[in-house]
Amino acid sequence: MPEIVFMGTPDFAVPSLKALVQAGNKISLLVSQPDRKKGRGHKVQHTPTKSIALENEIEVFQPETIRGCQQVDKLRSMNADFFVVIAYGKILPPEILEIPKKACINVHASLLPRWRGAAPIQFSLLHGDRKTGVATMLMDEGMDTGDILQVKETEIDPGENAGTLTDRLATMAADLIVETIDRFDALIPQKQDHEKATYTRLLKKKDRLINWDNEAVSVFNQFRALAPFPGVVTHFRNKRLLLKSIKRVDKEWSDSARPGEILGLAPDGFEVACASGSVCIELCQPESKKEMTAKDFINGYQVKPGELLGN
RNA sequence: CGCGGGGUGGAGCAGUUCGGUAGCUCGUCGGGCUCAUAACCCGAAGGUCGGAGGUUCAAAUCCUCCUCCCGCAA
Repeated sequence: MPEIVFMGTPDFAVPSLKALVQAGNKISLLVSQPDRKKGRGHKVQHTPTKSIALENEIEVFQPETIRGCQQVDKLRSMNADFFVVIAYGKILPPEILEIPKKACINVHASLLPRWRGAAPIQFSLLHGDRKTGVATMLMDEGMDTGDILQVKETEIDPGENAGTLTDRLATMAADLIVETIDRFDALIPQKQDHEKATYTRLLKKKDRLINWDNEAVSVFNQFRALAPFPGVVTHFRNKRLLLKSIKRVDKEWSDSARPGEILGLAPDGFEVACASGSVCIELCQPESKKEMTAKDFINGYQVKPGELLGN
């Protein structure tokens, strides 16, 4: 059985780590980002992959930086056949890519060369893609530019959000990486069409803020791309309002409405005007409060049609 | 010891600055009206104001401590 060094940090990497263990591969080392202070009160939490490694008695390595003589020596000393990299969170320098005896394999959650970079799942939803997938590739020095080993496609459901899609792709990734390792010697790497490449960027805080001047479909896609975490946000009466569930509305609204204006109450929520079309807010969460239904929000805050969301 | 905001009938909120009869929009129950409605009208039940102390003639409100919840930041 091949010996593998697994490099990955968040939940997305967990199914793959588990699957490789279950398939009988020897994971000789887990490399993940260091544990960080998280959440209210700043408690230190294990990274998701670290927890799995501890359960399986796999050695864990969490250097602040991967670039350093000690780190490289450590990785070299493992004498591994493969490095498997899934959402590790750091760029690997060439001297590390050369270490494994067979290959350095990366798993990426998009149909390359589309959506190279850090947030492929979010960007595919943000742009309303109908299909996506996972790919395994040989790593080179570029960002997700390596030769493709295997690809698995899937349709994106119109109502699907980042949470459900991430879970689904993480499971697909797990199946794929096991297969890629298993059949590695028979696989023929395919070059990517670099002309067709598109790139993602890291999402920033302001990407959570809804711009009601966008079209309804854009607002909806933004919601899908950021749900359930970190979620989209707007403002109501100068206070933060998280929007936890948004539905598309096909109906046209009167042309006198301004973007962000609350148009009226539907049986299951309240409609908000966008640049064109509108969306229906079903669940929201005002500052300091728990998530609530549109009905409770309207009743409690005495919301009247004509009020504006946003600043 | 990261920063901040909340806990008020079954739900969601106001009232707290400046102590003095428990309020609003709903829901529930009963009655009425309508071809009909998230419709409308009339009536009713339901709260030791998160907990414990303290100040006061009097505390949801002011002062301590405790507890549960939420957002931000990382």
